[in-house]
Amino acid sequence: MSQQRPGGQSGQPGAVPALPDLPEATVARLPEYLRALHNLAETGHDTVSSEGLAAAAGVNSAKLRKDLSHLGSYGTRGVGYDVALLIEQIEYVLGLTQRRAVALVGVGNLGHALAGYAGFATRGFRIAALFDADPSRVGEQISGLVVRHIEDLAEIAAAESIAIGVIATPAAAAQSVADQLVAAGVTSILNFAPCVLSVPEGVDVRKVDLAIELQILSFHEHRKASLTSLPATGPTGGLTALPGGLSATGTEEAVGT
Amino acid sequence: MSQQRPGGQSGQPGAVPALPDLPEATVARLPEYLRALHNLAETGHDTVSSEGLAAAAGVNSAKLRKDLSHLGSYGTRGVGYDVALLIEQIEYVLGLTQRRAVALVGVGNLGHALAGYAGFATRGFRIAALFDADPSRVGEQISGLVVRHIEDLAEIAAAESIAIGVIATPAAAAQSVADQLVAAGVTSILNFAPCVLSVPEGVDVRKVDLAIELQILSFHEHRKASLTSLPATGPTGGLTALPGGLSATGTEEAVGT
DNA sequence: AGGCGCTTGTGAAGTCGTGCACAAATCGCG
DNA sequence: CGCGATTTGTGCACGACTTCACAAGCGCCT
Ligand SMILES: NC(=O)c1ccc[n+]([C@@H]2O[C@H](COP(=O)([O-])OP(=O)(O)OC[C@H]3O[C@@H](n4cnc5c(N)ncnc54)[C@H](O)[C@@H]3O)[C@@H](O)[C@H]2O)c1
Ligand SMILES: NC(=O)c1ccc[n+]([C@@H]2O[C@H](COP(=O)([O-])OP(=O)(O)OC[C@H]3O[C@@H](n4cnc5c(N)ncnc54)[C@H](O)[C@@H]3O)[C@@H](O)[C@H]2O)c1
Repeated sequence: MSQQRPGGQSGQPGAVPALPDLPEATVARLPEYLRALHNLAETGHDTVSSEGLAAAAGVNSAKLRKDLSHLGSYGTRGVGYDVALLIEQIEYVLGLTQRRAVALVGVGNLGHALAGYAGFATRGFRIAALFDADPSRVGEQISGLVVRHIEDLAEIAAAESIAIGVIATPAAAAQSVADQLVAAGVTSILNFAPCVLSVPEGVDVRKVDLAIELQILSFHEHRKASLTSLPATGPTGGLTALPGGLSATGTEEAVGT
Repeated sequence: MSQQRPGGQSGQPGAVPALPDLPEATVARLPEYLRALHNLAETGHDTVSSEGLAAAAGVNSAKLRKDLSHLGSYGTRGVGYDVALLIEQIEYVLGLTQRRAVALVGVGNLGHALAGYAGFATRGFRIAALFDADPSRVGEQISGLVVRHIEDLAEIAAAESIAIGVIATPAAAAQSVADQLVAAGVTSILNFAPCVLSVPEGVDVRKVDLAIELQILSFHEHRKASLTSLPATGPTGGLTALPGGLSATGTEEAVGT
C-alpha cells in the first residue's frame, strides 16, 4: 500500500505535476462527488464518511472509495474524508483550479438558456463569448455578452484563450461549426446537436441529446409495461410510495397480431 | 405495415410480447442507430451495411452488429440491413410505436427552450403539459400549451396518460417535484437539476447535467495540458488534420500551491 | 498505555462490455 | 447451376468496471 501517490503523503504540498491516469468511469463520477461535497461544505460538514458521501452522490460506497483511492489517500481511517481537502483535490484533478473560458455557438432557443445559465459560473467555467451566424442575432446582448458573428471566432478564441466550445446550432450546421472551433484551437467540444461529429485526434467531444435520453426511458417504460402481468415479485418488500402506480400502465402494449 | 415483430423467420407470427432483455449499453446506443437510420432513409438509402451504419452512428461495426443481433436477425448476409425494417424494429423495441406523453415541470430559462424544442415531436414524444409553481407563469402560453399549476399535475397526468416527466426546476425543488410526479403515476423521469433524486423502486431516473459534462471535458484539457512537454508520441502516426492545435495549450497549469 | 470500534484502502472475484476473427448465409454473375 | 465476393451473426478472449470482504490504520475511551 506504500503507493507513492502523487502528492499525497509526500508531505511536500508543493508540486504535483503528473496526473494519475484515472479510469474514464471514475472521471465521469468525480464531478458528482464534487457537487455533493460542496453541498456538504455549505451545510457545515467538515468531514464525511465514504458511506455518507456515497449516499449524497447516489453511488455505492465501495465504488466511491475505489474512485477516491485513485487520486491518492486523502481519507482518515476511522474518521472519513476532510471535505475541504477533498474538494481541493478533486478540483485540482479536474483542472478546475483555473476558470476555463467557454465559447457558445448558436444562440437560438437552447443557446439563450445556456447563455443565461448560472450553473456555468458557479462550477468552474466562464462563458467568454457567444457566436451565431444569423446577422439579425449578431449584436444582441445576452447576460452581459454581445453576440458575435461566427467569423470572428478564431480571433476571439485566441484572445480569450478558449479551449472549450459548446455547439447549440441545428444539426446541419454542427459539423461545420465543429471544424471552425477546431481551427480556432478548441480541443474540447460539448455538442447539443443530434449528430455525430468528426474531429481530429486529440479533440474531445461529448454529446448531450435530449431525445436519446427520453428514448432510453421509453424503452424502460416499454419493458415495464410488458411485465405487468407478473405479480409484484418485489425483491424489496419495503417500497414506501408506489401509490396507485397502476392505471399508468393501463393500456400499453398493442402487440396485437 | 403489420408489425412483424421479433421472431421474423420463426414462422409463427403469433405472440412475442416479451422484449429480449438487452444489455443497458446496447439500449443506450439504439437511439443513435435510429437517428442515423432516419437520416439514411431520408437520403434515399434502402439498405445499409453494418459498416456504413456504424460510421453514421459513430461506433465500430462489430459493436453495431452485436447490438443488432440482440434484437434478432434482421440483416441479410452479403447485403446488409433493410433500413425501413430496421427502423421499425428499433422503434418497436424502444417502445416508440406509440407517441408517449411527457410532462415538463419548471418553465423557466431551460424549460422554455425545451417546451419549444421540435426534436421531441419528431422523435416519438409529445409534450402533453407544462407545469410551474410560480403563479405569474401559470396561464402563460408556450408553443400552443398553457402552463398549468403544479397542483393540477395528478389530475392532468391521469387524463393524458403521462408516464414520463421532465424536471427543469431549480435543484432545491427537484426532489419535491419528483415526489409529486411519482405520486401522479409517472414512472420515468428526466432530471436537469443538479442533484440526486430518490425515487421508489420501479421508477427510472436519468440525469442530464451540463456542468458535469464540461467538468469531464475540463479534466481532459487538464490532462492534455500536462502532456505538452512530451513529443508527439502519437501512437498512431497518421493523424490527418490537427491543424494548428498549438497555441491553445499555451499557458495551462497554474499549479500554484 | 492498551484495547475497541469505526472507516479507509485494496486484493480478489465476479460481471459486463468490447473487438477480433471467422464460419455461415446470401447475392450476382458467368 | 455453381462459384466467388460480400456481409452478417457470433464464439471467444480480453479488458474495464463493479462489488465484496477484510486487513490495516486511526482516534477515542478507559
Ligand atoms: N431547444 C432545445 O430544448 C433543444 C434540446 C436538445 C437539443 N437541441 C438541439 O440544439 C440545437 C439548437 O436548438 P435550438 O432549439 O436552440 O435551435 P434554434 O434554431 O433556435 O437555434 C439555432 C441557432 O443556431 C444558429 N446557427 C445556425 N447555423 C449556424 C452556424 N453555421 N454558425 C453559427 N450559428 C448558427 C441559428 O442562427 C440559431 O440562432 C439543435 O441542434 C437542437 O436539435 C435543442
Ligand atoms: N438554463 C440552463 O441552461 C440550464 C442548463 C443545465 C441545467 N439547468 C438546470 O435546470 C434547472 C432550471 O434552470 P433554469 O435556468 O430554467 O432555472 P429558472 O429559475 O429559470 O427556472 C426554474 C423554474 O422552475 C419553477 N419552479 C420552481 N420551483 C418549482 C416547483 N416546486 N414546482 C414547479 N416549478 C417550480 C420556477 O418558477 C421557474 O419557472 C436548474 O436546476 C438548473 O440548474 C439549467
